[in-house]
Amino acid sequence: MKVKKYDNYSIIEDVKDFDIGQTLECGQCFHFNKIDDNEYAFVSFNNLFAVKQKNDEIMINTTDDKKINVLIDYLDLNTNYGHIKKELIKRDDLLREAIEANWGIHILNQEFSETLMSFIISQNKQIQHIRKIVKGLSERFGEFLGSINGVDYYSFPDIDQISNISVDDYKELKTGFRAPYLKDASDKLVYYKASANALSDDIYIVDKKIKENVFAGMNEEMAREELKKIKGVGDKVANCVNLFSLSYRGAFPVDVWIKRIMESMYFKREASKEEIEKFALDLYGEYGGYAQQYLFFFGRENNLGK
DNA sequence: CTCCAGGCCGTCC
DNA sequence: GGACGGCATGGA
Repeated sequence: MKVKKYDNYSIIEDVKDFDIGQTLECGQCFHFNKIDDNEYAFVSFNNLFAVKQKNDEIMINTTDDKKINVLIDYLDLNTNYGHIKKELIKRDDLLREAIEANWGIHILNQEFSETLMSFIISQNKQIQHIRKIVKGLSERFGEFLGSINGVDYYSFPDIDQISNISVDDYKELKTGFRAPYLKDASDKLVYYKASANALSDDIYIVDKKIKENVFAGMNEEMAREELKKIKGVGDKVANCVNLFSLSYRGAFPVDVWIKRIMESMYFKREASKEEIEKFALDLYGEYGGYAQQYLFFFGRENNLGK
């Protein structure tokens, strides 16, 4: 991987096993818009990115090293997915089809507070509606970042902004019964930020500090249990935060889709959530999160088990 | 109209 | 500990 800078854009070259469309559309994040084939606008850590991919080249709308590094981290471009895919197929050849269909998925390294709030919102909701609510939350409480093709983009609110959001505000954003859950998560975020001693104005640095100073001392299970103290966070949401934000790539979130997919591919019968979690841990081990995402997107696109 | 959505909580046994 | 109804809102 190599970065070349031009007047007002840069190109990341030699990108392997990555597809921007598959990565953004596979259901792990909610804050993006498709502009054209292989071309997306999205918000990440207070940055508005426009990204266009052509084969193994990614063109981006900045020459700022800091932003480029945020993007490389966010898109997980330094991880060798060729190795991961080979390892998964070695463990289970049944995954081959799902992996080959979505060969370019990367697991994003998302901001902690956005991941937590987004997946609390996600319960009992369709992805399109989750995206609408995240957009509304950002427009109302985030910060204007710019516009692309006439569409305005706002940052996901930072923790200081989140601390000012009331239960009624959340209800106005059509979050329904999740409103008090989001309020509880807001309070916890303020607490995490304070205990991480994260004083910076830079949302990327604050996020890193929370991950390092609050969660890095925990293992995966401890982090999950800590997250489950938040109202509205159960195993599934906690696993999503672990996988998509806290770098626990072994986390295997079991939702209605994964349940259906695993039952149809492996069990050939109904199976409990716990049974599926144990099965996935035994089979995929520390690669569970990757397997989950290949399966999730593949299953959804092909309406597996429905 | 009914059914379901990247679930979880409170309550019951 | 496991089972079950309820839950706001919107889309199919």
